[in-house]
Amino acid sequence: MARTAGSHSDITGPRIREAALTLFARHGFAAVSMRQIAAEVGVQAGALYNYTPDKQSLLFDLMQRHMESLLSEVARHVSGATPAARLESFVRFHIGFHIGRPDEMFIAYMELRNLTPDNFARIETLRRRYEDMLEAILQDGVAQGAFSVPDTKIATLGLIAMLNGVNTWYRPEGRLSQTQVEGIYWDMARQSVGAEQGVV
Amino acid sequence: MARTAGSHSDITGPRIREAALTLFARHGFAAVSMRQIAAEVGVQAGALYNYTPDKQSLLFDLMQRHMESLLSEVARHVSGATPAARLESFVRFHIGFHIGRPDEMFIAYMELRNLTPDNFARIETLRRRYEDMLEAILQDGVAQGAFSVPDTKIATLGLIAMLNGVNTWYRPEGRLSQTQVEGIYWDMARQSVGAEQGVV
DNA sequence: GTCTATATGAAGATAGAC
DNA sequence: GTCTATCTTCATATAGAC
Repeated sequence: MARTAGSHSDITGPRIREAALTLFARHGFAAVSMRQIAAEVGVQAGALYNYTPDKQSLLFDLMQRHMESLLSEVARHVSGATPAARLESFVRFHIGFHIGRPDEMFIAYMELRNLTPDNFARIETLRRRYEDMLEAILQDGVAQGAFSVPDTKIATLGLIAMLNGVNTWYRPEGRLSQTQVEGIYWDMARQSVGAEQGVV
Repeated sequence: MARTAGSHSDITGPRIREAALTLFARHGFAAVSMRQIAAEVGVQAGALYNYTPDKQSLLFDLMQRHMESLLSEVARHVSGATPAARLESFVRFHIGFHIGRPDEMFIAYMELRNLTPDNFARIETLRRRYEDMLEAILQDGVAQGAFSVPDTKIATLGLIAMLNGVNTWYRPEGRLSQTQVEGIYWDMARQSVGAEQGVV
């Protein structure tokens, strides 16, 4: 069945999200206009409003999809018999996931202040769920005497901040492969929580 | 000698920087208008242009002052007979410096993409000088067998990212004093580079 | 040094034709 | 579903009076 000429609802929606993602990451939410997004997609600005009620919803949609994806993936990838094994799989997952989504990650951290209070609260809830997963691993390790961590809450935030830093410098064509990067960060993470080498 | 009424060049300049700093940190450079800054200072928008040629220069000025201040302070505060001692003083300095300047720090990291290419290059040069100071400490420690670091460049970036994370959660009225926070991060940093406890 | 007024352009969002 | 045209507001920056 032929579509009406100029009608592309099945692909325009994703293309709008892709264009907004790239532009928001590069220039910042506030600095990007709906006209720029439309130009990138190849439609007129007015057409965007068939897909999003406003610019704010476009940002929230991107961030929510990212966080939901992060939460569903982490549940599938993080496992292990010991706290150290679970921490290693968490570190490797976190780096791999974010290396593959630099724009999403950049937005998720940089554009929080451009969310309305309601939307901000919803994203924060999702982020908190993710952090709690890491803190639970650290708490297990401390309880079992496998980790030496002065404060599991701060260690959680410190570890995530350290791991997130990878996206400020990692480039696929650089001197290190993703696996090498994962290994280096796992070494640092393992040492930072005082876990013995080789007990994994 | 009485000044002309309405003439306040000696205080308006700093007040413009203060207002811009606060507003840029809270809402982002692109989302803040010159009118908002002027209103915060208590003048009309046109008056701002007696102090800055344009909005871009205002941002660059804030970032450059911050980085110059960071570099002059770190040289005065970081010292020690051993790499571990120097690393500890670096960690404590970095946290103390940034805890006291949350807005400056936020802007220095979040608004890099809103600098013109020329201004960006100048700020990056300053940032690089700071990172090199930390890397030199790590290299010394590795050379002396005091640290276990798989890659000093990545460890430098990882440590700074971890330390910067403190500004995402620290509040002066929170459960931990600044000295406690410094101690916790120093524990994590020390362990992450594989330095033995007590050799400082 | 600050004001008022303004030039000039672009922003988000909507209406109605096709 | 997309277009063109437009409403309304706001932006940066400048000119010239005081």
